[in-house]
Amino acid sequence: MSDRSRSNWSPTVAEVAAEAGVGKATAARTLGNYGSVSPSSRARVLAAAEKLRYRPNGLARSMTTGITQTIGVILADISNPFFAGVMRGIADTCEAIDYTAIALSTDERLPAERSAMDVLIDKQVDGIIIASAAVRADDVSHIQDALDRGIPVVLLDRTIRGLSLDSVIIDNRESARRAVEHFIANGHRRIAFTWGPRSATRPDSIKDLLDMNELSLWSDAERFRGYIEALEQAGIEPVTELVTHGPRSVAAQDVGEMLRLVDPPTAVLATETEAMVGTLRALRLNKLSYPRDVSLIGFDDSPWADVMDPPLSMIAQPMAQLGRDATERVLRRIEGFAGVPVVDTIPTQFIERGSVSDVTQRTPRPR
Amino acid sequence: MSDRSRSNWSPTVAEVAAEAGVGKATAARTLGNYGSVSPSSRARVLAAAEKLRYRPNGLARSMTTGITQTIGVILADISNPFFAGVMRGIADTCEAIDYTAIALSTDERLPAERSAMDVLIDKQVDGIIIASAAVRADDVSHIQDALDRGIPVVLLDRTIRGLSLDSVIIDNRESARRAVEHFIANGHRRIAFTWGPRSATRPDSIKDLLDMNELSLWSDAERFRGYIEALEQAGIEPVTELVTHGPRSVAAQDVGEMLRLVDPPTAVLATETEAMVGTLRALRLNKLSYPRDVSLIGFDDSPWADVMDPPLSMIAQPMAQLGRDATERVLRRIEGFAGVPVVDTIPTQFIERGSVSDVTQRTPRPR
DNA sequence: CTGTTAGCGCGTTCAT
DNA sequence: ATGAACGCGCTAACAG
Repeated sequence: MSDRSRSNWSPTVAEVAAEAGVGKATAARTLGNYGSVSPSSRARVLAAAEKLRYRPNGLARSMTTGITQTIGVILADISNPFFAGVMRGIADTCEAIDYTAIALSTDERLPAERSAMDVLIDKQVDGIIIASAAVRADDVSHIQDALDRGIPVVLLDRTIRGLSLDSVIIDNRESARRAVEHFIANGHRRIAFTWGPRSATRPDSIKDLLDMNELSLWSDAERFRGYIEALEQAGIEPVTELVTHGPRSVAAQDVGEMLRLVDPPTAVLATETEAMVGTLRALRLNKLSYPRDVSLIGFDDSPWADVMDPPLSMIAQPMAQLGRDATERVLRRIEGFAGVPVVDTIPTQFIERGSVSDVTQRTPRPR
Repeated sequence: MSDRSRSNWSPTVAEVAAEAGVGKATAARTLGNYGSVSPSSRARVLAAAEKLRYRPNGLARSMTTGITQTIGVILADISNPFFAGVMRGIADTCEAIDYTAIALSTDERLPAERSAMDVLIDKQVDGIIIASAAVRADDVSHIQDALDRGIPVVLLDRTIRGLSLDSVIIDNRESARRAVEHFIANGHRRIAFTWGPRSATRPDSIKDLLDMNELSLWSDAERFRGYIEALEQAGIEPVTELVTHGPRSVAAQDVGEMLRLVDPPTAVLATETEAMVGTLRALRLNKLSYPRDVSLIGFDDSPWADVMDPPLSMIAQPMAQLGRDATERVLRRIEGFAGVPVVDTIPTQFIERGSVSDVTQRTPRPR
């Protein structure tokens, strides 16, 4: 009677109880490690469980407790080094307390984000961490949905205006500003920004770009603001020709165009790994080299940045820590913490290497 | 009666039924999209569900159906670009058929692998994809465990001797062999391998290394075999001094030592991104450059390999496809396919760029 | 300390 | 076509 027709089968508490010669509840108590049982029956249950290779059915347990020990994570792309790093931090923190994380990629598409949310709700996750592509308050009905069901949500890497939730983010604006200030301190005044806010047509003015910027992902928008602020503070007027506005797929070409300007940039701030790679490709295609012709700073440090020749100066984001902090925040909420939402801004680290040259007393490169 | 004390609450089928004025079963039928219901009641149920923002409880559903629509993935490290890429392929394939994937990292530690397996069993996943660190047949009791419970398992990136299961792997041996042959065709005979099999003490002979190699991860071991085979086929005797044997953390130093040998290598095959980065670092520290002093080929193409100066020749692994294939294999098993296990070997692509120089008519570099 | 009982939300008979 | 009743495996509440 202890095996069934199907080959896939696991013993249940009832069967362990029978094998041990005790009641179902006693077996459940020892197996679930709650209540109290006599040492003798406890031992017998354990032995029976061992013999039958008993494993609890998590679904059934969650069914009655209402707890799945699972948190859901919604992000743009798990294969992106940044999110992969964050995910590792989340998974490690979860594992330490017997939680599990489920990651879902959206490619920054709102509909995908919506259905990812549905999946997580259906799976009854205890909490959700989300790097949302939403920029406007009316894009967040799916987040509100989870909240309405009592599922805590924390925002990762990006905040959303008008949505007051725990958020764990990077100090994007300040990081970009510092990078630009570093360029300026080294005598640069023609400083390019990639990737800039996306605009279908060539923007007429910086104001146009600033308007477009309102529609960018929060993190991207902040970096652009930091760039503009640093420029203005130094009395340098931002110009549209030094900010890419095309889709990312052609951004490398956009950079190429800049490089062929009559008055080309002497420095480029790349806001992502891919932007940096694109910029390097543009340099190569135009037979230019760094930091001689153009100085470079990029976001997201990578192991290879240090072995480039010369090594790249980068803004390192503590990805794993971002994940850890977000997990701790959501866990606190799951435990019932009801304090006001806090925004956790994690500082980046500017790693100065060899991709910025001092042009204070150098003449512009001849054309 | 339709709300409870707790704020977290979702309506159930019963409540939707009540709201629609029909029986529980009728509501369940329309919501679950099975059986047959009259168009009129169907409409009313749908309206009620919409109004109440009904969402099915996946746990309860899985409880009765025995299907979770979830597959578990056990891998070394989700933040490793290779596994992150594979994971993306898995997640995408899953999403297309309304499945969800759960990824667990083990850092190649067998105990972590064991407990990851327990988590997946407890969560009642329908199938498991695993890149196991197991090398010996008695390390796989946890895999056997899942199998015994009727959960299909497919091996990813590595096969395990003595375990006959569907496997989706890369043609490691052939890939390494081709790289070495490429070096040889370009006149190289002093060809180094990193990372080689780990050995606590300096190995006395290639035979020692070959013995150690039996304890390496399957993928690593295969690459080493390919290296040895290519050498022997060309009549070049493999030597221990050109194979790293230390732990990965000091492998860059090991490469440095090689470079300072009286008769240093003129080429290096790096079996991982990290190995390539380590080798590049060693070159820099020894004031050497590629491909002038040393030629280079590495496993795992990355975007940055193409913007290095000169660009790196790499062996590209189709990571996403690896994930997709593995998912399809496990899905087939979940559906009940019971054919004999197949090993799916996916070819790599050798991308020739500029990191290998022709030394057929060149004298060795002076020291 | 222990056993019995009642749900959790859903899918599924079985009658009607 | 529809509703009532049962059970999945477990925890929780209740008696003893």
